[in-house]
Amino acid sequence: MHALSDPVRVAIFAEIAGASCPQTCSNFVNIAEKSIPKSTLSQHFKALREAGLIRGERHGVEMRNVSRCPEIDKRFPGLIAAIVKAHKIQQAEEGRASNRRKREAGGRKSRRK
Amino acid sequence: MHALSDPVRVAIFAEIAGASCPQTCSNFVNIAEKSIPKSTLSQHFKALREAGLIRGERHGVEMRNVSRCPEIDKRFPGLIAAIVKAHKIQQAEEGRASNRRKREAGGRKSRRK
DNA sequence: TTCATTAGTTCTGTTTTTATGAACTATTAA
DNA sequence: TTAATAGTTCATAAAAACAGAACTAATGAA
Repeated sequence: MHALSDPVRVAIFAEIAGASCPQTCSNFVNIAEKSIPKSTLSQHFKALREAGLIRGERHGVEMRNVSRCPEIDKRFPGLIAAIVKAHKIQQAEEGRASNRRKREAGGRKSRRK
Repeated sequence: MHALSDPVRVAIFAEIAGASCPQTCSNFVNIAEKSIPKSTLSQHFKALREAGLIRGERHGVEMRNVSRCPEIDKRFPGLIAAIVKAHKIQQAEEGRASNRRKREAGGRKSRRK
């Protein structure tokens, strides 16, 4: 139903909307903790495109994706900013959580002295 | 994995976080286009509770749910505001879309004169 | 042209998540 | 006790996401 009903797509969209240059599909292979196969990414990009949230332009062998912010912001003023903001904050916390996990995983052996 | 990875839960959480008084499970039966069974809602509330996003307090026969905004905002400053804002904007549009659908559904027979 | 390479797509089966009816628990009130 | 209301748990069905394999598209050699 709606393209932003999946957290991976929200992450992708927030990234594209917040970026200053077009993003390719491959840029997102390592966006999560473990790498996402390109077939999976391609499906997400397709959903975002079909929802009219991003647009893809082929440049040679690669597909550059840009968000359709101007159009979207016209209809839902502030929505993109709100999504990007919420996502950035959550991302920051995920980073901290991830570091914590790494520290604790190490701690099983070395129990910080 | 994370409690806000589902749009229904985001809607519920945004509603609770934005409300000025505790919300019961039953308040959400008609939050979507078609009514959501209470077993489904109960599962979502459980997920939100286990994630520490809301807290339920029993008052007589009903369970009053409040968001844990103060704690959350301390860790993710601005996150709740961002979520609530994004959700409100999307909701407003869904309302417009819904009205449009209703108009057009009527239009199949009566083709506005 | 043909072959190789890179980027992405489509197909298809598997796994994960969500949705939901039915049976159950908890609280209150008659 | 019985009834009524609010919510939970359980089992399973339905829907969505994931991912490997085979495919298409553009480019650049040889």
